[in-house]
Amino acid sequence: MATIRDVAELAGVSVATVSRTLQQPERVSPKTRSRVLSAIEQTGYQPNLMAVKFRSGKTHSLVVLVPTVANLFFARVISGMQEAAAQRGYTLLLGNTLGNPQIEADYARMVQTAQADGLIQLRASNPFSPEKSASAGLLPMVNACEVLNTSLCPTVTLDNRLAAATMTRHLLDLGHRRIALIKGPQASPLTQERLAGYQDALQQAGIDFDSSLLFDGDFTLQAGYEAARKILAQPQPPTAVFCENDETAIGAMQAIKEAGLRIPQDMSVAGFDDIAFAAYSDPPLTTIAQPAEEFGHTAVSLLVEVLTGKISKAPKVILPFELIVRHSTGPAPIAGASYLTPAL
Amino acid sequence: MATIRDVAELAGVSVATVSRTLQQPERVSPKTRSRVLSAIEQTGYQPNLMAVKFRSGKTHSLVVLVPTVANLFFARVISGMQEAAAQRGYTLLLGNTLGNPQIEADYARMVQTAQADGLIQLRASNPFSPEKSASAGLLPMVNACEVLNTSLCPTVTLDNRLAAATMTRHLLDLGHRRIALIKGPQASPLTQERLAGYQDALQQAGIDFDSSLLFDGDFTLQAGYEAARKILAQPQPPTAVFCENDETAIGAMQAIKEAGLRIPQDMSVAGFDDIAFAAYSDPPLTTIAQPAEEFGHTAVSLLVEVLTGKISKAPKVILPFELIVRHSTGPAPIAGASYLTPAL
DNA sequence: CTGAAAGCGCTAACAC
DNA sequence: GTGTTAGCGCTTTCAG
Repeated sequence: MATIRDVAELAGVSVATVSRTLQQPERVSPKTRSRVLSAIEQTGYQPNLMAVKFRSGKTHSLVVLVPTVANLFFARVISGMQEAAAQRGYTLLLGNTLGNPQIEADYARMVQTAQADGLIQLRASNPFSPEKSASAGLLPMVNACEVLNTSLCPTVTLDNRLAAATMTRHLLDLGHRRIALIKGPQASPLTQERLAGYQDALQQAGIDFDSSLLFDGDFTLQAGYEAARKILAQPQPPTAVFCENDETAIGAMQAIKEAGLRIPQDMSVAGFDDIAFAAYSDPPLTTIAQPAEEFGHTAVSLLVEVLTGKISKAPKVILPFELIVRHSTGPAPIAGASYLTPAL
Repeated sequence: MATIRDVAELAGVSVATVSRTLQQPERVSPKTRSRVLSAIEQTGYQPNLMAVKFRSGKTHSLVVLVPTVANLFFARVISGMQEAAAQRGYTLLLGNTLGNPQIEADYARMVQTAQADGLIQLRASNPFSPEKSASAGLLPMVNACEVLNTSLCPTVTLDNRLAAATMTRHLLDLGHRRIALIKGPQASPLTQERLAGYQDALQQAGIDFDSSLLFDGDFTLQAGYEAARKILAQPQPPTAVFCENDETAIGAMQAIKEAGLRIPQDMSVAGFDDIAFAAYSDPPLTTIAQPAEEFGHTAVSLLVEVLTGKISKAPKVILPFELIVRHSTGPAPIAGASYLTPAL
């Protein structure tokens, strides 16, 4: 492997000139520049980036803490990040953390051990040690999607509470009065915010909140399926189910259809996220669309600004959402009508 | 940030001893060792891993070239890799290449610029330059899932041809005689191998291959949907559709149901991969299960063996598959029976 | 078992 | 515009 010294010798210049030709070409005369360039060509020189990073103290790498890559919403967010990072000359290091604080802390250490310049956290949790967090100024981090209420770093999120209220109102407008909610993981702020939005809409419509209509989930297909079975086993089942994400909704739909109920005639189902499968479920799912790629873009762009010292306050960016009405939600069945009314 | 020198001073030893305490503790007396350890504790010393990697020439990083992270099958493969890599002390750098050879080459350069020790390619393409590939010995790479027929590096795959033949035979056994095939991307060997398996089974059953039953796709939901619409518009539609992946199948099912056909009574549909959604489609999808996480494990483990010089020949590992029969496939409708036969 | 010393390949003052 | 030089923080001989 050729080093910078080989190039310098071949070109008959100093190593500094070679370095400059690569880093700040304008500070080298065109003549020497071309001589150096051709020497690089001839030797097949590739700078040892580990040395560059070590010496310059800049890795141009960002670590991304994602609870699980096997989630279509996160996959879209990551695609957005990769695009934005590549544009700015940064490389992404993906950490599949399973939401485990220990694993997160390990990855956060990469920032402190000079393996990465900064970090993007997709979960509401600060992976840095208390000491590090106590240090002055912004943390080299951006918190996106599921955010912490902190001034330690910029955040990118959407108004989950308002979005959930919007969906709940959509259901209320359709005449539903008993609306079940299948929640996400207990510990997630997303779960709580969406629950709050659901309650907001209920309250505004003058409907008493009934906690027996709340069901636990964890954002997986299976959890949706199981929760829906519990819902159907209720003495007085609701006429609509709002699921805190699309996977849950698709799982729930399967249980509902297995029970012989029609969607939306007998039971409306709504999701959240608008993953690709939402448009291809049967029936296509009414959901809340999130600008996933935009989350990624914004997070990377904010992080780079923090790292380059362009911002010193922690902005809180709120991205827009959109209610997507497809065919899984419809008017509430007439009270007292049997679930077994024939389709035609 | 404390350096190794700070620790050495505080502990009253040389930097070499500190380094040894960390790298080969057994070569340091228990007394000094504990003194060094407590000095590390006190100073909050974290080795600068960039320096370590630079100096040692080993990055303990592996780059993974994945056509798209927004694919559930790849997501599972990556999870498996991450697990195996973490176990061996390696970090994964994910490259979303969109199947673009230019982007792949850029990532491959990371290996040559000492940013990563090796590379895992999930697409049948050699991202290294011809010169690099021509160098003696194995390339620091493993090719998994969609593989190249090469002796330049180990490969991990499954017998796609046999798997496709198995699925086709399943359909033939159900009495289907006209079976459409919705293919993957034209350029992918996977597409060709699965097509070959389909043809094998047909031939073995003594059925003439009919190229008008072949439809183009690209492994997406939408492509499946569109191909299915074309299939239904045929003068004499088939009674079964074999899709080269599950997304395609789920997209196709939507088009088929929209057209008023019942699955599987009027039309059987089969997929490939067994993604999580396959069990939650309506009806649940018959498919070929691949051991996705196992692909990841095996790829990492082989790559580490190559990097550590444990192997010098390129093994070709073939992982097993399994036919999962759910409810999207059933007996072929009686010839001549109308598609519009009522369900009951 | 421990210390001294020589770099790894590169960047960045600082001179000229 | 270019060269000289001093390290970045660490590992690793080589002595002792």
